[in-house]
Amino acid sequence: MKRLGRVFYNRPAIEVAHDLLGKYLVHVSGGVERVGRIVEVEAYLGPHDLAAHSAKGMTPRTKVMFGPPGHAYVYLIYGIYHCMNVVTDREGHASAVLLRALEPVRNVAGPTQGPGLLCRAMAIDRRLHGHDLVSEHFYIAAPPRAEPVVMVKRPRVGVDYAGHWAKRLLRFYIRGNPFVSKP
DNA sequence: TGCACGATGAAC
DNA sequence: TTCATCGTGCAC
Repeated sequence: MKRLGRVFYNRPAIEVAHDLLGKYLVHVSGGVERVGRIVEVEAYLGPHDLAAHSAKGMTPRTKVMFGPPGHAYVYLIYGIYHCMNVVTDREGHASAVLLRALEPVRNVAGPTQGPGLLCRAMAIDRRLHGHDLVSEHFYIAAPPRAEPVVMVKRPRVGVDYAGHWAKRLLRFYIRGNPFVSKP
């Protein structure tokens, strides 16, 4: 498996989101290598995108989004679940792609349909916030055999507060995949 | 220092 | 539709 390099992430969030479908998320911890195939994502375009956390400006939490591409933006939601994003585009653009669902490949226990469940199953938490994905132990890789995917575009989930931005088709998933969170 | 709320998920 | 549960951001 070939780990994705910086150039993969150094592009507009929508492009990266499209290309992440079918890629493998890898997390090695406690001597266990967990691998899941990315089947659902959402793009957050930057401070002008009112659904993006970076729309509130740079804060201690969102600082990573304003940094260089290829880093993990992990945060706690509702005090219970974690959500994982990949920072995209050039430094300062503050855009990212939220990973919403995985298809288990190796050592993935429990449901993975949804951003919170995905992180639980992959043992991802705040300790990985800011982690460089172009490194060992926690990264994204091209699968051994890339299978053709048909992409579906839908509005993002849970961002009704974002006005017209809530209507944009920035949620992408693999058509027909049974691990998508809300087909 | 206090407080309202969230890129969720599960129960009722 | 309600609730669990807590860090974050902003008001005071």
